[in-house]
Amino acid sequence: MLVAVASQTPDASPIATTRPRKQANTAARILDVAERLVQIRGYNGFSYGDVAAQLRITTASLHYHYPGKAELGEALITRYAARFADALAAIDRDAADTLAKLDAYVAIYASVLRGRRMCLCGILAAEYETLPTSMRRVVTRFFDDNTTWLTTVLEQGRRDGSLSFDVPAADAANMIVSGLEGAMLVARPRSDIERFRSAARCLLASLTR
Amino acid sequence: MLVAVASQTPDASPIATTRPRKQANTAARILDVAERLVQIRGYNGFSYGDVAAQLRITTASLHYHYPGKAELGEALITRYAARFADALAAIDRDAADTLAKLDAYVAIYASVLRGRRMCLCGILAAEYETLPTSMRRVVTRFFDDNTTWLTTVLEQGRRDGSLSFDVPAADAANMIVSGLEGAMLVARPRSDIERFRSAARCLLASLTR
DNA sequence: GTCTATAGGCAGATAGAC
DNA sequence: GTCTATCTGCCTATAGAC
Repeated sequence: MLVAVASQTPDASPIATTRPRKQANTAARILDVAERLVQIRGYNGFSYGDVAAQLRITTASLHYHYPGKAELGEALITRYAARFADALAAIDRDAADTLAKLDAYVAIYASVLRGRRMCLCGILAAEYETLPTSMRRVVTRFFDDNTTWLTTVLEQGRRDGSLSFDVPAADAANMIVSGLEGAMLVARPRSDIERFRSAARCLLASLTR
Repeated sequence: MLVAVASQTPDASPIATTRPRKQANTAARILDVAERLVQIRGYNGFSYGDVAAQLRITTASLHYHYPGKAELGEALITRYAARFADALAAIDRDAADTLAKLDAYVAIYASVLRGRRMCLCGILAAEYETLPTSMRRVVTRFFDDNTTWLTTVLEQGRRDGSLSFDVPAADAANMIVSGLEGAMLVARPRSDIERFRSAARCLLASLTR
């Protein structure tokens, strides 16, 4: 990793190389800070100034990397969705069976909530009417992708007998995604992770009757 | 009602009384407009200017009725919660049985969503970290009151045999409240009421196995 | 109760030097 | 890439006339 960083600036002056570079990719660090801010305060609740202050740079620098708040927001969701997709692929790869997959899926949400954050797309869904159109598309897409993945998992579970429910798998998947988002929404103001876990347990239990 | 309004201005000039008063209670009309704005755009997504423009008054007038945005927000939730409590009391009074109560409860959420609105406290929960402390208390209270009411309903249903579930009633109630809030959150960006209804059906079905 | 006028601050954004 | 400096606009809020 350090090698990769150094190779990005092969012609750096000796002086500059006496100490490690400030940080590799500023654009990525901006996303890190902004992502956290949005997940906690919402898109309308954070500013370029907030991000700049935490990174100890100016807002003008921010505009160099992301021309406007809309572009920053778009980059935020895109990266988040990609990471989420990676996590789902990892579950498909690693989980032993359907029930393990569902537990791992819930664990993703729980880990977000443990950081006192809301799901990025969940909080953006709440602010949907105020979002730039470029951001809207990616938000709805996120829920669709999640529902699609879950639908496949649920169908698999029903086939192999580990799950049992009498609605279309897509409907059950939609209930799970909605239910988990809502459980985060309600539990977070109280920082009550147990309340989230309890709701998640109930939701999954309704599939294993 | 008209009598009450007239009695508020007993010494009005004859001229002023030649035509009906513009509107009864400006304070209430402000809440009507602000409530809709918050439910659609969120607390950080609306301004005094928005409310004033819709009412064709100035922001200075707004400050006469509500000294600050925090006070306006507080009044908003308080009235909303009171109306919600009234609705629950009406259900207790009118619904024939437990299942009818649950259907009526879901119908409240559906009616909000039909107006392309989010639950007021749901959207405020998303923005929780940015809310004035005076507003925070009332938001969490709202979810507690709903869960408490639902817990009673569910216990009743289990006693009379119309419901069947094997977790504490309070846990099931929490799942229902969370699930409905989440279903609104996810369905609203798509204006997909059917998606909400589907999720609600699944949630209730898990109690009548 | 509603207005005009305005303060004071912070937002997102841009130009141009280094 | 990051800075200083600045613009423009909107925001919440207040003073004081009517």
